[in-house]
Amino acid sequence: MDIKSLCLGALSIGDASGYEIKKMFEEGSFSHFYDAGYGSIYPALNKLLAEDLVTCIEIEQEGRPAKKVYSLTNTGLTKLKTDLSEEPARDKTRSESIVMMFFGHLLSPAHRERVIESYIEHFRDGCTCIEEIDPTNQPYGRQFVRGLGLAIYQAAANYLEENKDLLLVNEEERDIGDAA
Amino acid sequence: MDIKSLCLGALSIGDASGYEIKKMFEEGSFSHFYDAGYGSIYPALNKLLAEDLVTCIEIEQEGRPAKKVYSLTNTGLTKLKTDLSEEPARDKTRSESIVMMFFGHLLSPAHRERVIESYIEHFRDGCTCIEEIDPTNQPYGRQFVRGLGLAIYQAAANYLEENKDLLLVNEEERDIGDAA
DNA sequence: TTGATATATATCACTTTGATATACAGTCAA
DNA sequence: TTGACTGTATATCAAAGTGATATATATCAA
Repeated sequence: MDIKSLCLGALSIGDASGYEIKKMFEEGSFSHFYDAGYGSIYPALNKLLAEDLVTCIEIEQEGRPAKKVYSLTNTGLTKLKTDLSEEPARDKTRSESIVMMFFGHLLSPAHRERVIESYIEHFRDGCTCIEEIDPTNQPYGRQFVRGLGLAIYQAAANYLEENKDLLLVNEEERDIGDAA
Repeated sequence: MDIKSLCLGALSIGDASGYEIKKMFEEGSFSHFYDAGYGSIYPALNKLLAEDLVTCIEIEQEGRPAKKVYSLTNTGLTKLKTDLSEEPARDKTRSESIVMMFFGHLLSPAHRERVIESYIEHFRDGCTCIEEIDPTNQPYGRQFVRGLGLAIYQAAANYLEENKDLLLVNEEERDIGDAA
């Protein structure tokens, strides 16, 4: 599964431009479990167009640049279903915040605190963002994924909030505490 | 922060070969929050060597191929601390399993079940793997990250286990259930 | 003895990232 | 009223990273 498949997925929800697909990745439905930038979306859409998996109509707008709205073809929908039927690759995660916390002893206490506080905020914002999605009348898969995202983000935020003192107290103070 | 920084981090724990660093990413300390393959690790180590951030000794072994063991230099440790002091980029996640569940209505019930069951297994295995890490005598950052990983994986596994029926029952059956 | 698994390094085509460029319209403050 | 910033919209590209493959040696099991 590559960005082309994800674009097909996005278009299965409704016709959209590259810009709108990008917004789905950064704010909307996909934002919590997949990433993609313009640099991969636009070339993907061009390839899909060349393969007749999508069609494209250029739409003029008042006071805004014209946009190219893409639609899924029947072949495109079939291709999407095929892609979704393969074995999923294992999750890939890349968290610089966790790397920094992992090597917390090499950081200044100030930076350690900045990292953990903004990471808590990241998960809290994520929760808010997911909660704003109205699950009613959505396919069960989307409701299910919404709940999973919420469960993970809440667990992360709670763990961080409840245990941050462990990371923020510096090693010397802790040793004194242990000795006492 | 790139793979070079991550290699410096790995070497700050102890001297290691490229092969051993890879294992840290797929089994060990880093496995749950960062990914890297040979195709990025070996070139990274060569670049680090050229920049004098690491040194390398080739070690012959009985019954095994010779290995190149890398060690952090003082400059390398300084560079690591600098890299860790930058603002962390936001998390990048890529979960094909979640994509498939999201588009569950386009999948066969059999595939839907396969995806969700193997995803539960993935998180349960992850928990087991993390639990096997002995947190005693480790820097607080590592203990903290171990706990965070466990909290997230348990939350995910529990949510999936408790709600999987929502996804597995097919739409028709559900409608009948709703009507009854 | 054939195949599988594990150790170990290396390469490379392809994909993706992240930054940048271009362009137009609205907003908001100095 | 000018300049800065934000938002919409498409596009490109060097650099980084992925994932598959190649090579070599040793062990263990069928």
